[in-house]
Amino acid sequence: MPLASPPPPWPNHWLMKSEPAEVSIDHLAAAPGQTLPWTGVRNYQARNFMRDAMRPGDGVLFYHSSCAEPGIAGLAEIAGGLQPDTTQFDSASPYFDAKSTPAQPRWLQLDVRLVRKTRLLALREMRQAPELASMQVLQRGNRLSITPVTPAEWQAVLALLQQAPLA
DNA sequence: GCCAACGTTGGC
DNA sequence: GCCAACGTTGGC
Repeated sequence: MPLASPPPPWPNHWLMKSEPAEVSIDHLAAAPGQTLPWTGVRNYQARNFMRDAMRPGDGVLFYHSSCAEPGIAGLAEIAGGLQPDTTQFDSASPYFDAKSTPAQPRWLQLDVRLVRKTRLLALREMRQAPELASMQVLQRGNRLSITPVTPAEWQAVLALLQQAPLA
């Protein structure tokens, strides 16, 4: 594994996708301390964000994917807890990775804490907002489960969340 | 369920 | 190192 690069200017903002059938914003709200370990990331680029760039206190847009109403469902924050993803060693887990060992772990997890549940900012609505057009999650072909969010995009999402949903 | 787009794997 | 085949993601 290459050495970690120095941390970027703080704070950062991120969008993290989760399938609500697996982990929804309500699951996060109901968790002890409203905090859950973010496990199951199996993409190197997303892992590297966790390893090199995400820091406690970073803002998170909690996004529901692969569901009837995809979109941003709440705000969260990174709560530390960076460590090897425990599910990679669990042969009963769908996230088991036979090529991973505790001595040489491939995958990482960190803790995500709820800040607040929001109205659903639907993907459809995000696509209609010109100020969000630059968001990585909206780019064609994007599949990354963790993407960086610029301060301007973050502010624009907060502003949209305060408005009534589009009809 | 469909399928476009992407990342990973593995033969060569 | 190339690249075709394959598996996965995720909106629709």
